[in-house]
Parts: sequence; structure tokens; C-alpha cells
Amino acid sequence: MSQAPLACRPHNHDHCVDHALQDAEQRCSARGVRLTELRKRVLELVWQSHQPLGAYDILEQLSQQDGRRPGPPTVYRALDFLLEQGLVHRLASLNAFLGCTHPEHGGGGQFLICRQCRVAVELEHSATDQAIAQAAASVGFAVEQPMVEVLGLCARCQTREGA
Amino acid sequence: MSQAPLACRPHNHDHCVDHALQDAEQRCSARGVRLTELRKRVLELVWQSHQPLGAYDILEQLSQQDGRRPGPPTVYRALDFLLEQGLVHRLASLNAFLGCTHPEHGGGGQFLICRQCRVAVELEHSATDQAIAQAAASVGFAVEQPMVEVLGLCARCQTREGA
DNA sequence: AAAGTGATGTTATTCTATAACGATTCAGCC
DNA sequence: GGCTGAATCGTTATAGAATAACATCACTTT
Repeated sequence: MSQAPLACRPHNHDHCVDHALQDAEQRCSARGVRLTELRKRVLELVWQSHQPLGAYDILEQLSQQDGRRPGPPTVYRALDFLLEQGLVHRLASLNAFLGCTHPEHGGGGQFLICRQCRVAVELEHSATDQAIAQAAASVGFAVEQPMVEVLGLCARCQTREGA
Repeated sequence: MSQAPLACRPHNHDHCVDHALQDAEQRCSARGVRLTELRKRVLELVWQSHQPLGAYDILEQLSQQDGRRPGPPTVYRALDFLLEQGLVHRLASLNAFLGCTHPEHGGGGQFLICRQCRVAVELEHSATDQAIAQAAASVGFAVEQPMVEVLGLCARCQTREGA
């Protein structure tokens, strides 16, 4: 066991958020797509939370920020854009969204979700990708979107629960 | 590539369903839980379809069978029971349910879901299980419920699409 | 039969997501 | 600047998935 993921260690998370936003701007301008103010705010909200955020949580926070609340489609459209650009992930098991920490890789990634503290961590574990590819190949299945979401207890919550 | 999964080959599916129902009865009586008429009907419906069924699909079929339709809770309770007993799986990416083909194994299993024909196949690929276990262990995460759902094209639909 | 437990029925509601349409904004061009 | 087409966002209504809360029924045990 090498080291706990960053999300589970104390750190100045504002730096992560800033870095993610800057990186997103670069990516979008490089691709000629527009990271509008709304999309940036949604991305920021998603990134600020280590716990995956539901679309209606985002809606709630947006409306607290500026008095009036947009409709759900406004948020879902922003999220759809961010998903297309690979800047956020959607966790099907939680109906929630999470900032993508590995936008340089195309693949789906794997997610470890703590049932206690609700923190979700993204991994890029190539052996898992390969195992899935092999399993699929063995029955002639062509993988398009692998999705791995593992529910359990993070390291920190294991020690807490034992205490 | 060894062989296409049974679900993708022609076969007398009634046999599968019958076998699954008998097996379920044995399991339930062995555990001292009741596989009631409703639960058995829901299990049968889920098994009859190789395509994962939504709870409201089940509701619809139940109401067609006997005129009057129960409420959603009735179906969800039956599904909860079947999930607890490991007789069906829930696919989070589809909000749908599928008969468990490997009830002897406790683990989650892996699901290959064809985006074309919507057939879902369950695998028990130990290398994938192990890879996930290793990935989790490397960050001190204790796995409880691994979930692998792979969207793609089944072998049959690949040849169809090429044609 | 009485009591207790588990299973089901029923109604209402919450949460998640999208359809459809109108209004606005933005980039490129005259 | 002003025009135009396309993308973005706002708004309303609705679909889809799941659960809360409470009433009723059935089955077992005594």
C-alpha cells in the first residue's frame, strides 16, 4: 500500500480547484469550445467537493450564490458539456458528478467511493483496464465505455471505524 | 476468444428460467426466507428477459398479467428481496435489473451491456476482481461492493453493424 | 381464536432527468 | 456599427426512478 490518495489527505484544495479550472480553460480553447461562465461555475462547484455532487445539489448552490435559481436543464446542459469534454465524470451508482483528475487519459477510470465519508477517488489502474479488456475479448465483446465503481471504506474511515 | 455467452446464442431460454426458479426456491428454503408468489413472478419476469428490465417494465408486465397494477413499492420490495438473496443484480448504469447467473459466487460480477441489442451478460472474471482488489489495496481502500458495467457492442451486433 | 410478524396494497411525495420552446448572447461578416 | 446564424441559456412542463408512511392482509405460533 503506497499512499493514501490526495483527496484523503489534508491539502490546500483551492490549489486543486484553481489548477483544474486553468487546465479546463486551456483544453477548451485548444479545442475551440467555450467554457462559459456558467460552465466554469459548475465545474468549480463540482471540483470544490471531494464528495460527488448531485445535479440538484449544484442547482442549490448556484441559486444560493445569486439569489435566483435556474431550472434543472441549465445545470444538466452544463454537466453534459463538461462530460463531453472529459472534465467531469458521472457516477452511475450515486447519480452524482465528480471532477476528473486525469483528463489527460481518455478512458473511464476507476472510482473508489467511501460509504462512510462519501469521498470518491479516481484511479487510473492499467491492470484493471487490461483485465476488463481481456474479459470482454474472451467473449468477443467490443468495449466502448468501461465503468468501475467500487463501494467500500477508505483508509481513513477504516481506522476511524475501528476506534 | 472462446465462445459467445449463452445469452447471445440461440437456446431454449425456458430451461434457463425454470432452472433459475428451482434454484431460487432451494436457496430460499435453505435460508428460511420465503420466495412468495409475487417474488417468484418478479424473478421469472426478470429472468425471461436477457435485456435488463426496469422496475416500471416489471410493473407493466405484472399489471398486464392480472388486470390491476400494484404500486411501485410492491415491485421494489420484491426486487430488494431478490437483491438481498443474490438472485438478481441491479445495473446502475441502466436503472434496471437482471437475473443473476452465478448465484453461487458472492461477488459482484462484471456486466457487458450491448448498446445495440441491449442484452447484458454477466461474467465472473477473477483476474478483473483481483485487479480491482489490488488497485484498492494500493491506496488502502477496503472493497465492499465492486461494480463493473461495460458498455459496448456484443459479438453478434459487431458483425451486424459491419454488414 | 388471539396475537404477532412478515408481506402486500395504497397514496403521496421525493429525487433524477429530459422535452419543447422562447429569449439571449456571441462570433463572424458586411 | 449593424446584421445574421449558431450556440447558449432561461422557463415551463413532464417523464422516469425510487421511497416514505400508513393501512390491510396472510400466515404462523400459541
